[in-house]
Amino acid sequence: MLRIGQVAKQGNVGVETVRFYENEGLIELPKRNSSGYRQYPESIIKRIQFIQQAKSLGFSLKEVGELIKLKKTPNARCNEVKATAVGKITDIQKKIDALEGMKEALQPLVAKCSPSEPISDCPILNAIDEEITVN
Amino acid sequence: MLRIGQVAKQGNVGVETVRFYENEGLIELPKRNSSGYRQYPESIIKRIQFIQQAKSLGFSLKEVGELIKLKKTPNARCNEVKATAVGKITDIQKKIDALEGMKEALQPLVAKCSPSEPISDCPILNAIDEEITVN
DNA sequence: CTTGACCCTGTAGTGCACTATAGGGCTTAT
DNA sequence: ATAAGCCCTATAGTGCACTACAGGGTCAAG
Repeated sequence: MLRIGQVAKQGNVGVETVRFYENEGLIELPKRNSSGYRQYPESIIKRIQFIQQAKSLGFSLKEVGELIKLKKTPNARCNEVKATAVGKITDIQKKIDALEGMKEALQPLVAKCSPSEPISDCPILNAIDEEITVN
Repeated sequence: MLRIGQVAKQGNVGVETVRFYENEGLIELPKRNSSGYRQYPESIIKRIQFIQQAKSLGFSLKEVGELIKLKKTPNARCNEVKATAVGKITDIQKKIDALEGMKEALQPLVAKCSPSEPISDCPILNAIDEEITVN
């Protein structure tokens, strides 16, 4: 049995985060010892890692919760998880496209900057806005 | 002279947002009429658009504030703006790389899902975590 | 037997960029 | 003159994922 500090260390999160996940329903209520300390089975580490992993794949904690719920539904079908994942991929692609657009807007501007051009001729500021009078 | 409602409409933001930007120092304190209403010059629209544009390029409001401050510094050099923009491009690239990583991790998993596989065999959940016992 | 490291609860604060609400005043048309 | 639709201030709430704090209890080592 692990105490919360060990869980936190092994899961690479803070103790507060473990309690936070408990509050959010992402981990089961642990047993308590006689003095009220949380007592975790080894498997909690895997759960923490599951959460971190899913987060790193772009799932929000809310979505992680839904994934866990699906996992616990005996007659749930793989398709439901797939739908969530496909939606995620679409979201991710949208974000990538938006960021690519930003990058492509900024890059030519940076290329045009000469070393010590006065701010009034800065191609970046001029491109963002041609008309604001410096006031 | 424009009232805040017109500014909001023309700038495609809410009135609250305009007041919020004022509080944050992103727009100058406007004149007031006899009854205390804000009175904006036409140029405020450009400023609002500047903020939205910079935001869409991935700048935070804090950074937008710095850009505006630079614009107002007569002997500022283009290089300072360039440094900010170059840093932004780096940030954007990092985000793109992270998202590409997520996408590439999810795509093969989705491809492996068969239509009505039971949840216990779901390749997505299995890949995220091989060992959590459904409890 | 006391020090320090750990644990507990409950609540509040963080940062971002708003958004909403309460409780009031102004303006314009009918 | 009254109702709709605008405006004002100040404060609080939103969502996300924590993080910190106050005020206490527990436990092992020296």
